[in-house]
Amino acid sequence: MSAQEAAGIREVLSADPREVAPWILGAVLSHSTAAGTVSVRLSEVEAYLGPHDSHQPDPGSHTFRGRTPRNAPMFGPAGHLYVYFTYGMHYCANIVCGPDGAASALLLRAGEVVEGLELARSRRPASRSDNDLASGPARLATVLGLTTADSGKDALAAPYRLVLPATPVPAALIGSGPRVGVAGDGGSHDYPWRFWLAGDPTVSKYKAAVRRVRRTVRKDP
DNA sequence: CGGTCGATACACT
DNA sequence: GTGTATCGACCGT
Repeated sequence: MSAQEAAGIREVLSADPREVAPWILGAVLSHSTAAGTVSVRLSEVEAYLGPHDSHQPDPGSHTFRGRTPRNAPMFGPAGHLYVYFTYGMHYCANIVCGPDGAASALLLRAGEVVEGLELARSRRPASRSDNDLASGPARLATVLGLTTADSGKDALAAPYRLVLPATPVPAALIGSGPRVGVAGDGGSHDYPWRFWLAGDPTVSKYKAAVRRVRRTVRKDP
């Protein structure tokens, strides 16, 4: 895309993530590697707000307690990637939103693979169907080949590409509800900041956050 | 299709 | 030390 097009997209992304959502749903994110290109049409996202938002504090956000080396990309300009590693084995990708320094973002939760289907399948051999290839944040990151090595990179420049829909998705076609996997207040109905394309078969199945009972970890000699 | 449960390594306190 | 913005294997319906 041209520098002018990128500037226009970045302008759209530089708003509150809850306002950006209708533009990101239906958008296509691509990542090219030596193995090829995979593109995903985004069908589900979650908004996470920065620590200085005056509207409502967001204890569910990685930036709630301020800047750390890991979340530093979220404090940067809109349109960049924030990718983190979790549960000891999974990556999840965000698109940074808001003005520079706002530290808000949209977690990319699900989408439809629209390019590079074979490569996507090879990256997720466990997938039961093509609709499941990117039906979940870690699944989506996996099919796109995104890891923490991509965190902080500009999604509007090669080897990435982000194409927004010509017009925002009408509100009537967008579902919303509590965020998935967020424990405590951040997962409550006071934070209905998960957005999806109504009726889209690639949207992940909702699972409420569960408090996990820690099993005693010990190594017997 | 849906519920249960364990895996796994890192960030942050 | 503690908790995690999750997934898939397994098994039952």
